[in-house]
Amino acid sequence: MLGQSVIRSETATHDARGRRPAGHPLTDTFDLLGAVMPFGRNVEIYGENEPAEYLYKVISGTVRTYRVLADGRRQIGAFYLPGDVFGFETGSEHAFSAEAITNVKVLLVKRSAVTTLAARDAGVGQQLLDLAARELGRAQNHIMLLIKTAQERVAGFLLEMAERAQAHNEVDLPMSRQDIADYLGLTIETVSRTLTHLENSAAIALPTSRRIVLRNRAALRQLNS
Amino acid sequence: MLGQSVIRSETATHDARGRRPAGHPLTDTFDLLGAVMPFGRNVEIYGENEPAEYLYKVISGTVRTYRVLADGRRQIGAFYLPGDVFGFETGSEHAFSAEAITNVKVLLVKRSAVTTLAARDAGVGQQLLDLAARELGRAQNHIMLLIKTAQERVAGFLLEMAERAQAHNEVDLPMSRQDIADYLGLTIETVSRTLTHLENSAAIALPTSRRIVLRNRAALRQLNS
DNA sequence: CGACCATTTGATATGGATCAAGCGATGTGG
DNA sequence: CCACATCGCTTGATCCATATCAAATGGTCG
Repeated sequence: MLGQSVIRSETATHDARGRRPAGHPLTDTFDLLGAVMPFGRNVEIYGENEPAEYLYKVISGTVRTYRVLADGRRQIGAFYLPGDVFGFETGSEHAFSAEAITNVKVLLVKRSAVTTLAARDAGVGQQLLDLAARELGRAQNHIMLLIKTAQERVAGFLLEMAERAQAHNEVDLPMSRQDIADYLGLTIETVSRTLTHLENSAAIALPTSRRIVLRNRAALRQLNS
Repeated sequence: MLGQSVIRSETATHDARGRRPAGHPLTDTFDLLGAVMPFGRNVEIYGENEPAEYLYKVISGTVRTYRVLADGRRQIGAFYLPGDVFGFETGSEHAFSAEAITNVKVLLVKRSAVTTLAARDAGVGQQLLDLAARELGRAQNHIMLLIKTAQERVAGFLLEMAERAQAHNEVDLPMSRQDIADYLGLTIETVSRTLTHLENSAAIALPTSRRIVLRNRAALRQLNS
């Protein structure tokens, strides 16, 4: 029994509208056949075991996917930032649940539409394959994170988030310490302590608890092993 | 610094021949355009960072894929049994190395041939996508394993292996305790102790160290959480 | 201002790592 | 065919990183 949080059941209903946003390389096809939908903070976008009817592309905000074990331990599978596509799952049902971390807008695309397109247009098939490959790479890196020490995990997480942010040296984390802990397979206490330790060793600065400045990338990368 | 083994460098060269074996659902297409090649025990099939030129299908024997961290910790990504396809990687280079655990025969298929085919035949594209999805699902389950306790990890591993064996209640493990440990993110000592503990609690029997009989699936499944 | 929630910090407990033998099976050379 | 070396596995003793339990602090919103 490790340090995952125990989940409070808290589902919410959806609510649709419309809007059109910016684009992202490989997945522009999707933009053509979807509708934008907003979700409020902590609202469920889809649940584990629900039929995987759509693919989702983040327009704004941040999404987390997660799985909950029988005893309530939660593992976050990934964080999705604007431009990222999520909801690509193994079978016909979602293996993970998805929730809005902040208020988000996501573009929904019917999976069946994409599949149909892919049967005709090999380019679309390639896009799907690229998406799958990207998810696989992500999961594999996640596995590598999970075998490391707490310091290495946190350092790795910070580097990953910084890489994905526009300002590569400063990150505004949209997620709570609990989310980070559940992503890294640690407790919030360990995450918190590790962050303060990194701050004390001048590897990072913490202007606020959610804002993190990378002061010494080399040190972090070394910790990352 | 957790319990992974430190890797001894030991590469070997290849060596080709030919043969045709049994089939496996979704990937029969591959059988048409490959050549069978044997690899001896502990021989490298490909290395991390090498160009991913082929897809591989196990004909006989067992293969492990793994990544080694800077300090030598090894993480095994997966075990591949007869019928399984491996070598599907994220980019153009292998993210993992692959080695024969036992003597193996693998069917090699040029990646470029498959890709070309996929561009014309959507069915092949679908097969590739299925393959990717299967790998992704595997990696996601692996992540879930890695956040559990030692008992849960070992129980989960045994159930997984039993599921893949023909006799679902008895497994003849082709891999060493070290391999299992590196797959589960534990030390050999912990794996060994956990197995003896499972034996003492009558969940399994260990006729020999490599042969495992599942005596109480329910107990194992419960441990698996 | 007060209540609530997220985060940090402190004290203690513990599961699994590490260090160290011992044991059994397998294979090799005499 | 046996003695010995080697290798893989198990078992024991101790240590340590991280979990757990508990409380204090700080920031946000009504």
